[in-house]
Amino acid sequence: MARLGDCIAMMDEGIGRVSQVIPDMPATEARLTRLLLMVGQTFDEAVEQALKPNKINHSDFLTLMILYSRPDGSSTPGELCEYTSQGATNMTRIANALVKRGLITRGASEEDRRRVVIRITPAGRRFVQKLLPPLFPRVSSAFAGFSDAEKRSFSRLLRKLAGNLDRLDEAPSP
Amino acid sequence: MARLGDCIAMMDEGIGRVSQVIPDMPATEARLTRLLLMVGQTFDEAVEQALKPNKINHSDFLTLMILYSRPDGSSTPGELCEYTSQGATNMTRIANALVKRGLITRGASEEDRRRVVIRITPAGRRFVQKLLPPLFPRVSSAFAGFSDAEKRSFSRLLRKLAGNLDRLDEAPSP
DNA sequence: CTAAATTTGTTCACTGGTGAAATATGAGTT
DNA sequence: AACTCATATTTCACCAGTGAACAAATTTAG
Repeated sequence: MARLGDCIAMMDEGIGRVSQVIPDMPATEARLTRLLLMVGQTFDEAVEQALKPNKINHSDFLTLMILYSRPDGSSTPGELCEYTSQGATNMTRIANALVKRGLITRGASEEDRRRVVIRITPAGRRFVQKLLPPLFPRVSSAFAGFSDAEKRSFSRLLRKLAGNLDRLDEAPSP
Repeated sequence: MARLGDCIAMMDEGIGRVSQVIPDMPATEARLTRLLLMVGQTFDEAVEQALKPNKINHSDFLTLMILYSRPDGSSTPGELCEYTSQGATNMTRIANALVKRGLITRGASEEDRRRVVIRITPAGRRFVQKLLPPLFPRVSSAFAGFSDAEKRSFSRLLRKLAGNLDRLDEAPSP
């Protein structure tokens, strides 16, 4: 596969040419958008790749991690959908898969019997604890050469961007 | 769906709790990684959403845009795979779809008859020119409130990150 | 100059993810 | 109590993307 740097160089030239034909294009913002999408996708692929030896995919892993990070180790499909940005349909599949592997349990809620309570099992916790440490070196080295100030700056800019996106999704037709 | 800000808040707390149980986790870098993945995915969904009225998806659109941005308006499946980060299999499907809509043509190469030459049609160019302008306001407002310095900084940090990722993919076993 | 190796693209079978309808529980209204 | 209406989850049918096997054309090595 082509190196990311080459893809970026190609994108830079491409946007340059397009913005000559269509001058009112916001070229700087378009470049930033494409950059973010490309780097984000590459990160995504790297995560998927790193998880592959453990035979788990990104969305299943994320779901399990949310449960692991909860004080009580439990949640509901609906809540997990919100925080994983997955549709309810897919959460059913994810839960099926994780139950099958014995990493979570699924049971009916007492208070509201429409609800399903999902809970991480001891085996699920052990799985997470075994899986995480080998990922640390890659996570660290992705940000190799970043000063503390650069990390803070990157974090701030991403959060600012997130704020903008939230506002865009609210505004359209009130 | 939950607002991105809420997901981020939840992620911050979650990583905080996990890093107490697993102290040698690179928490700062893990947060940055999750942030980038979340913001990147939200951008992706926004693009997909914005393209939906035109009945075209992100990868088909990106493929068409690369052709549009080329001086000669042509390329080959292999090259398009590299720059779109798509597998060859999926590029076959994309090309089929775009040919069906009359936006590109697909023909055998003269020099090397293994190769297939893909070329954007006048209809394809018109389609792009009609499709792009309505996207501009959204692209601009995603970066609303970003100073020029912040945009430059964001661009620089993303490119630096891209460089790191390229180096990681090369290094493993030399 | 031919035989093996490489490159290019396609087909097939499968995994992952989504929208629309179905199901089931709960809550509010008369 | 019966009648909506809303909420939570699952089922079904479909779209998007991937790895493995394949076919065709070209390059390389003997």
